[in-house]
Amino acid sequence: MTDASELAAFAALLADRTRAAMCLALLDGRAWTAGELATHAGVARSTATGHLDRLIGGGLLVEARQGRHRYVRLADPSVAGLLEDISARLEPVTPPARGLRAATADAALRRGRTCYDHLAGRLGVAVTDALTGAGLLDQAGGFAVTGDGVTWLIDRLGVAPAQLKAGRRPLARACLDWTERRPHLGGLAGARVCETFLTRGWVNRIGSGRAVRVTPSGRSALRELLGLTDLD
Amino acid sequence: MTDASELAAFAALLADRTRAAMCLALLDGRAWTAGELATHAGVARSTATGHLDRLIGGGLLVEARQGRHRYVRLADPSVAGLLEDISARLEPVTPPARGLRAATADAALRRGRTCYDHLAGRLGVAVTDALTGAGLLDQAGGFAVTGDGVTWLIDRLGVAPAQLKAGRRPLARACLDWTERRPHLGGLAGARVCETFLTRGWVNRIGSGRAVRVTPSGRSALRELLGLTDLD
DNA sequence: CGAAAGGTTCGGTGGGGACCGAAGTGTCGC
DNA sequence: GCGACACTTCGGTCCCCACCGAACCTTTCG
Repeated sequence: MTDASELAAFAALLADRTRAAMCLALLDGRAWTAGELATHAGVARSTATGHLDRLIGGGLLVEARQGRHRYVRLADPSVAGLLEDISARLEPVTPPARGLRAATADAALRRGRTCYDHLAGRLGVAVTDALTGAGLLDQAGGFAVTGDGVTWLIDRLGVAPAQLKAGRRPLARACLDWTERRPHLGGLAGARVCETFLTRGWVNRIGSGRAVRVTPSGRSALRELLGLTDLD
Repeated sequence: MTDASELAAFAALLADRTRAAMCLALLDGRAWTAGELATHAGVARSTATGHLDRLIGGGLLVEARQGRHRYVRLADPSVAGLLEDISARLEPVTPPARGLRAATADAALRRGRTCYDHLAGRLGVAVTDALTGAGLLDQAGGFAVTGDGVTWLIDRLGVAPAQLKAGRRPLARACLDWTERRPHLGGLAGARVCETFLTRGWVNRIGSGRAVRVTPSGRSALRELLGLTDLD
């Protein structure tokens, strides 16, 4: 039985503005250095050290030391899933009015981004809808990849069958999209799709953030594979 | 975009032993009075008042005042889902050695219990497996109720079709079982199944906790409906 | 080798919040 | 109407922890 102290201790990891900002930043699925996270969160490096110790001790993050750098990333996809689930609860109201710079950055993120290791934003939702429309994904009762969907992933997308072996992670998972307010495809299948799109150069990252952009070759590939035409 | 302060503020609601204990107690899906929760958590009533104010203000709980009582319960099923998701992360190791009393209480909980509003424990997992074996539930890629499953719920179990209209809540949802370490059926369908079992007297609650027991009539009903024989 | 850069350790400061008991408000039962 | 009861408000105490800067260690680069 879960005991209250454990739950409280776990929640306390996120119950601090600085640590929360770090975790949200790491939702991009990549490894950040301690210094980067300190700057991002707006605290001194010494402060960041302590926070990272706690987050790693609590099992939310893992670290990799390389030379004078300390790289940290989310411990595993389930952590990302949990953060997404919690964040999804927090977006009932839209925050208003910000500067132009924030607005354009937001526009790019709204158009397409990674959500930990899968696609999100209009792009992610569009792909999800196309998969559903083609009978490759079933949204009727929870998210599920259909038999045709598995075939499509292997034959058309070139995913190795071994890469679809679900361990603890579900093959398909509905991930509520912050900006679109509708679910997009997460889970193992979502990760494989995103990975394939990136390695084939169909989408690439804009700068160093989470935003992504569909390339010209991606545009034709998506049209051919999924009948997606009006991206943007 | 979720901002770090919001996430931290939300997490802070659970980042206290007393508030966490209250939320976990409320996972039984019923309404508790402020005094009961104070006793349960081991704090003064005045302290409990403050905590309940915060939890209600944060949207985790809702209250209903009746005369001199203040009843509170979880705000909605998604809160329960979130708590379950987080709790599931916290159970990697089994705590050892406790007294006999705790052990027997645990045994009852392991055998069968409610998990917010659906069935859990060996009973919950057994029902889930039986549904899957009968082709009523599809676990291949995420949880999904099959067409046959919907028919079964309506025709065999007598669930009103309107009761299966999914709003935001998914029809089927995999909920990781603490004791069995395997998923059982949650979501709307899980809730309807549990509700039906309780109202028909197929299972009833043991005392005032979350533990449930299969009745003799439930035993024959489950054998007939799902071919379940060895419950326990 | 020396300087620069990333990270850590350590002491000191300050604020938030968890707690209690006592007194106060509203409701129920006799 | 008078106690008993459930809950709330208030004042006061105390501890935890987030933060910083300065000194220090370690790696990298010229």
